[in-house]
Amino acid sequence: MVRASPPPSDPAASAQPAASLPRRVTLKDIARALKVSPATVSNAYNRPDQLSPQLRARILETALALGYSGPDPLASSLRRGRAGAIGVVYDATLSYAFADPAASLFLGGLARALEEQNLGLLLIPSPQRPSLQRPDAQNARPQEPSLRAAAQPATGRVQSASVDGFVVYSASDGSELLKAVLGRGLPVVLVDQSQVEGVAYIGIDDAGGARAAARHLLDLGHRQIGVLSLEFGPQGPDEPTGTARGTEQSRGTVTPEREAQLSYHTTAERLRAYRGAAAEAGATLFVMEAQDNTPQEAETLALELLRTTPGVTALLCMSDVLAQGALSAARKLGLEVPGSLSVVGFDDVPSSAALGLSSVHQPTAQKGELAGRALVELLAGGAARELILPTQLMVRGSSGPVRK
Amino acid sequence: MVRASPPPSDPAASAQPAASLPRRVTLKDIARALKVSPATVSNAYNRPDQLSPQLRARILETALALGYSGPDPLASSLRRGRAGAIGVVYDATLSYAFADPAASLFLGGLARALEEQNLGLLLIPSPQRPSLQRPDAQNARPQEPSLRAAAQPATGRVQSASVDGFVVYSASDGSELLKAVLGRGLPVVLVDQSQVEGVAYIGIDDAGGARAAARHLLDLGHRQIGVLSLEFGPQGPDEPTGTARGTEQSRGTVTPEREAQLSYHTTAERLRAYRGAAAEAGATLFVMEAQDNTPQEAETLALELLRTTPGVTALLCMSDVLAQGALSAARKLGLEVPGSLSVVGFDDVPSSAALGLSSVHQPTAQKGELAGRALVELLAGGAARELILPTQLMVRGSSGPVRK
DNA sequence: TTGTACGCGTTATCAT
DNA sequence: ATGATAACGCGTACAA
Repeated sequence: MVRASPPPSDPAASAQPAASLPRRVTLKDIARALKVSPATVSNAYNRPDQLSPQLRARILETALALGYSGPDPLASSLRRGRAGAIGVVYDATLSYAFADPAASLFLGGLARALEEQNLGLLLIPSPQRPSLQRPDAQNARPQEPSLRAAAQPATGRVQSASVDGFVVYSASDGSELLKAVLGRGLPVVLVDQSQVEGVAYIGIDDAGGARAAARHLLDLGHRQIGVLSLEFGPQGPDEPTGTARGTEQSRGTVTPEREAQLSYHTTAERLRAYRGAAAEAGATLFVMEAQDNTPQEAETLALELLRTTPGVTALLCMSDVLAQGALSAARKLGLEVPGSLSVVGFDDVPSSAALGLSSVHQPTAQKGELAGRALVELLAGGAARELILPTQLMVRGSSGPVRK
Repeated sequence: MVRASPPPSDPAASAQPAASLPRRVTLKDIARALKVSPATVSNAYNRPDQLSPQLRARILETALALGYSGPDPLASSLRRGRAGAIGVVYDATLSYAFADPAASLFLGGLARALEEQNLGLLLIPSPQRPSLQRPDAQNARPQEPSLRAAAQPATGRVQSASVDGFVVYSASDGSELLKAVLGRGLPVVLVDQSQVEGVAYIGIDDAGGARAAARHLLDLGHRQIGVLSLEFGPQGPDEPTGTARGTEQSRGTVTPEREAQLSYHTTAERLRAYRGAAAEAGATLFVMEAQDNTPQEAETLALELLRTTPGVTALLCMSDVLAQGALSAARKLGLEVPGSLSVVGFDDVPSSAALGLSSVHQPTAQKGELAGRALVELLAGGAARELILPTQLMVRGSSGPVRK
């Protein structure tokens, strides 16, 4: 039934016995059908001015008739040497990225910059991290990291992504994904993470923003402040974080061991700034690490913190998502905000204005747009630049003077 | 220090006059360098069991030395016949998609289903619609739609996307983009829009949800209800919506002409359900069309509606984003919610719970996940199915009995 | 307009 | 077992 080889192709006799196999129609097929050169058919699609309108019309017509929907993008990309898309890698699952409004906003800005250039955005799936299932003993088995890494799904998708460049968003220090990206040798823009020598970078003034947030609360008189922190480091199967996680007694409470693993640049910067400001004012910080950047997680942590440490009068949250969870916790406890509890977030996502949440604003969408532009420049042969965007504290109704 | 070009490596005669141009190293280069066949090098990457470990090690090693980062994804995809990614088209700009939490959630679910299969997600840029600039006379010039369409950037990206299938999300009826997608002849899953015969479909019970929302307000005694509607139809340059938009006197107010252009399935379904429920109860609806699904737009519309129609005691909003804008408007007017104004949204995005917004819940992320699975099934040769997911009214604090 | 070499690998099929 | 040969995937660009 399957006729793999091309038909004898005796043009005179029209040897095609029947519409044999459902092989995909290609450009050549329609060229053959019209007895023109493949080049002409190609031109019909890509350089209409290179052939007579009537020939072009005939070509398009028979293409339609034969069910040919234009040149294969893959083949075309291969020949042209450009994939027409850029890859985005995020050091967490994609589903996670989309759940975070700030990440979404960033992607939106990025998309805007790219759609101007008619570039597609290829989201590269990250390894699923088994964050929800607790790491049982099985995971402990060594995996000869050297060779396995080369063929691992984690980095594998990076290596097999048909893209012209990458944007890496908030990868942890020493991330395998990042290494894989750098290994591809394509233009790269790094965003919201540790810089790498010679690689384009877009970031924000994390320290400044965090300091402003902390000082704001300190100025209001708060001296016992809880911190709802973003993750310290990745928890993926590849990453050696097992131990600290195993020994934690109280969920979320930060042990020195855990703090030693601080490998997310953003988290580290903000935490350091919080600490610095608190130290200046002689205030005490109670740090809880949220395993996930979700309101649920934050609510749980806030409830626990407020239960175990009643002296806390304010919460510094490293994201608005966490802050929203903190607000929920306050409501559940019947704590007035800001009367009995002040809450300050970070990111200033759109819904925070409606919630009256005090927060550190960062130009999230613009950051994405700039990252896109930076990559486009790189693609055009431009030089790698680095850019730090400002942050700004937005004081709203969720923070007020300490009232004891 | 950096040796970009492969070393001369003249084994025999070395016809290469010099390390001429910084040509990319290819699989063949490293095959040549080791005097093995390209096939062997390929195997080193893809079928490690097909060659001796030591040979493989040597290959990987010299690959590293020559700066070869593995088989070109494009070439590999071409040969294998699968792109390893699926395309998502959304009938609005991508930046817009990301600004909508519901869309983001959907994409997140989709991404999850795809990352399980190690498929990438290629976001296809839509044409920028000049929504913000008002459509001036220039746009009126005819563009010989027939031929232009074939090469238009709008549909162009669809035709040139290297993907194995598509997910089309909320395209308007008669969307050019949708036609282009269908024209590709690849597996397609349609989501939240009008169905197409024989094409897989995932949707929600829009009518049921909208009806429940409307009845809820009606049961509470409201009889003059404002509706903050999503867009009726696309406003892109290609779409013939100019006239109605031109003649609108009062921003957002819906004219019969405009309503005749109702081409978004979701909007149409919800509106019809609102209308049906209102008619049953003898209530009056005041419909405003939001050009954009943003809180700002909604706030503006709500302010205007409440100003011009003081009898309105409740607002039915077709999205939570719009509802959040309505809440802002209420706050600005000093209207108590739900005392003086009830607000009900649609989607039940995560932040709505924190806001205490009554809303129609839909399993947004799950919808995305199911769409992904459906597409994966299609890719595997499965049959096209259709699926309608349920919605559920979540009554929270933003809706209450009418109080006059 | 057209011939045709080339882009870069992959996957049978063969040979040792 | 191991490795090589060669056809093939689908267009595109440049010379003719």
